[in-house]
Amino acid sequence: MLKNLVIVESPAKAKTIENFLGKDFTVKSSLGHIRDLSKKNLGIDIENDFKPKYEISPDKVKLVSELKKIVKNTDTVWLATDEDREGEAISWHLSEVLKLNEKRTKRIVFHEITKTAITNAISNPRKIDKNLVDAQQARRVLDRLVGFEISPVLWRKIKPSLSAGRVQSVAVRLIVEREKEIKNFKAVSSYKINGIFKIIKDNKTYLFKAELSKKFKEKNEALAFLESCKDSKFSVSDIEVKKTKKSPAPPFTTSTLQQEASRKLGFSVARTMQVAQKLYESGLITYMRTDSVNLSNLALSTAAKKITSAFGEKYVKTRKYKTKNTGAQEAHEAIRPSYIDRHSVDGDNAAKKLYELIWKRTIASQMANAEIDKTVVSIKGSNLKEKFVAKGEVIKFDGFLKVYLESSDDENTEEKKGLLPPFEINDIVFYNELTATEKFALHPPRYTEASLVKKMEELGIGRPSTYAPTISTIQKRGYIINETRLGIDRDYNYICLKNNEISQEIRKEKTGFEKSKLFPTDIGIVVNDFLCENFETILDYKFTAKTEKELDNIARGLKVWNKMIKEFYAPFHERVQKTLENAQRANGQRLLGKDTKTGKNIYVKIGRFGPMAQLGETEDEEKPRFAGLKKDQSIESITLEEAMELFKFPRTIGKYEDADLTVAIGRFGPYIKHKSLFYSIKKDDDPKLISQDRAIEIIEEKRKKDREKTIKTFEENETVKILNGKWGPYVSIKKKNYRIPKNIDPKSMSLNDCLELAAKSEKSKTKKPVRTKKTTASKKTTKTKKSKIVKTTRKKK
DNA sequence: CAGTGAGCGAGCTTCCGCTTGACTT
Repeated sequence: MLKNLVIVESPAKAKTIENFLGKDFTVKSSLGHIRDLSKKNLGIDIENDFKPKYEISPDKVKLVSELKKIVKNTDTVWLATDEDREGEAISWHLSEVLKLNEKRTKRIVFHEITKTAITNAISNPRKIDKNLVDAQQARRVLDRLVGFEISPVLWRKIKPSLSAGRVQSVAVRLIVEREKEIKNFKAVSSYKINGIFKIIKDNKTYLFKAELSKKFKEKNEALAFLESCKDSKFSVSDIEVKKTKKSPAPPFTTSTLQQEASRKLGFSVARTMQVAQKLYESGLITYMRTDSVNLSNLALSTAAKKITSAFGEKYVKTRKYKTKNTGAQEAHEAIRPSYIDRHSVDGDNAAKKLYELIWKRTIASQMANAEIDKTVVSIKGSNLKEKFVAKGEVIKFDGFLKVYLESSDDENTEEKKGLLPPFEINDIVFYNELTATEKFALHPPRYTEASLVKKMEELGIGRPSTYAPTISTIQKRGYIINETRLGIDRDYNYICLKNNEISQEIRKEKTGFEKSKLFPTDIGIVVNDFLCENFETILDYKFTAKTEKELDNIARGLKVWNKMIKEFYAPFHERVQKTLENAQRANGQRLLGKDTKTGKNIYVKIGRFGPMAQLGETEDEEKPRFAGLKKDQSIESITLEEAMELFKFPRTIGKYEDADLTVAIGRFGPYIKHKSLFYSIKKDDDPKLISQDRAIEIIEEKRKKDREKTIKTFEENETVKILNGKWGPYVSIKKKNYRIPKNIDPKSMSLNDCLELAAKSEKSKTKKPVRTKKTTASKKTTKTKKSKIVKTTRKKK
């Protein structure tokens, strides 16, 4: 008989805790949620007060039965899942599924993995907070209703397999709207006046930079200003010295770690999480999915000691941070090194760099403010109304700057300010060179993955565990794309006054260069516009925040969860119905103009398989021709000429082995078709110009590669092949592939061996037949629903 | 991956949050 079983969420946590608790305690982990709403249909019984239909998640079946066995022979079960809405729900699901006896079950919580925190938790057990669990159920049910009712609307009205949800749709909206802002942005220019001045002090000459406090809108004004500088006498009119302080940034949360790793190390958010997960599993850092900036007392005192020994006592300033984010649930600590004295770790480069970043940020957060003297010196000119301003900075005490400074998202970071010469009021100065540079205003910046996460966190949408997956989902659906785009050259005016002479020139600068930024796709734009028009409340940036308030009320026992859902669902479901009945098919269609050859209209729009061009009318007897857009083309920007090019395919370019050679552009780019086989055209070949000879070359190349790939074929049965692939040799039969075990030599295999291998691996895959029964039953209901919808839409037409 | 753009039409797609491996043929 086991005395105590403790269940936590994460296996890495389980290991650590087991060490703290000693022999009488066994610690297991649930690996997150063990149950979820049924995937079939909605998984919610709407008629029956929205009763959720829970099922053990397929990947947890084994784990649950194992836990059941252990529980049978255990005195006391301690539910030690995280102290937040989801954690409370996991404990409740565990107690339901494992049929835990209330008297022998205790709920405990801790926010940090330290021995004191855990022993403290053990001596202060409580019961499961059913109100908090209900808040989670409401959250879960609402998300399912939103996702599973709106997505099918998109399948009908736009394109199959699309998706919508409380979080992802708002994330897409942010990107689409930012792109619209940028499109409407007019880059007005103004003239900025910079000067290099000279001062002679104690027989020493100093040069310094200063900038005019005013910008000029027109070139003429800038010219006139420089003209008036010619005979001006310059002198120091004002000196201002300010003592300022700079504080360190708080310790990392998931969101800020993703941002800094992106800015300082160039990691994608997914990469950051992968590397952090490894560090966590090796026990090097605390939990990496957190919204808390809190550090344990143990961490605070270790940090203070470390800073004292490394830099001295005056560099220590112990700080307790509090999160400003209202949506935070703070079940964990901030992300910090497990052992703060440990400056660096072994492992790959990425792990080392990320660990160092976390170490520095944690240490810096416990260090003294930096003290900086800022000097502002004004320079007046005898003929001038406006003054030049020179700025300087002197770091009096570096404090936390000794280890770490947070980066900024702003791309045009301020120039580094240095030391200024020893000025006194009324000192005479001379200009060396004065310039007027035409500067174009910058459009609002496009989001990077990390800055999108920052924005999502501000809006309270998504959680630390979902930021990275959400970004990958909206890319997988084809709503947005992460791209680097090269800029173009732009001319700007440059005027220079030197040696009393004004010269003008036109210079070039790069504009529009975007490195790893998020752009909406055509489909993303069409889906977003459709959702904003028809589901305004869900797409509202405040929707999640409003929902959170209601969930809070449920958690505090002020509201019953399914009542809240009912109030939401009635108008929502009506909206879904109305949209299905009334909304037009959305395809983002744009008329480009008339085809010069046929005189027919050319349109671009979203088709079943993505953006396409259409030549002719759908209503015409002679059906229109279609052509998919190329990858770098978009409905928004494609021109009539570019669209006409697309209809030049497929074209026959010659013959080879008595069969036609045709060139066409397909879903995966341009290709050559020959004897019903396909050969991709290489990037540097132009499909419009490609010759017969080159096409034959490509075909032969591909044939050679295929030969090299083939290990063995059988004359008796040509569908069976033994091939060499990325992961080693495998058997290919029609379209199915089967791996060859390592102990078998592929060359020695007979046809029979291959067929046997295939039969064996087919057998081992038998997991799904249980499901088919139920799905056939559910098919009927969905079918009738669909046919109803079809009828209503047809009536409207 | 597969080179399409529909209506005789099967059956499927989809949400958000918690957690890790397993394993690609």
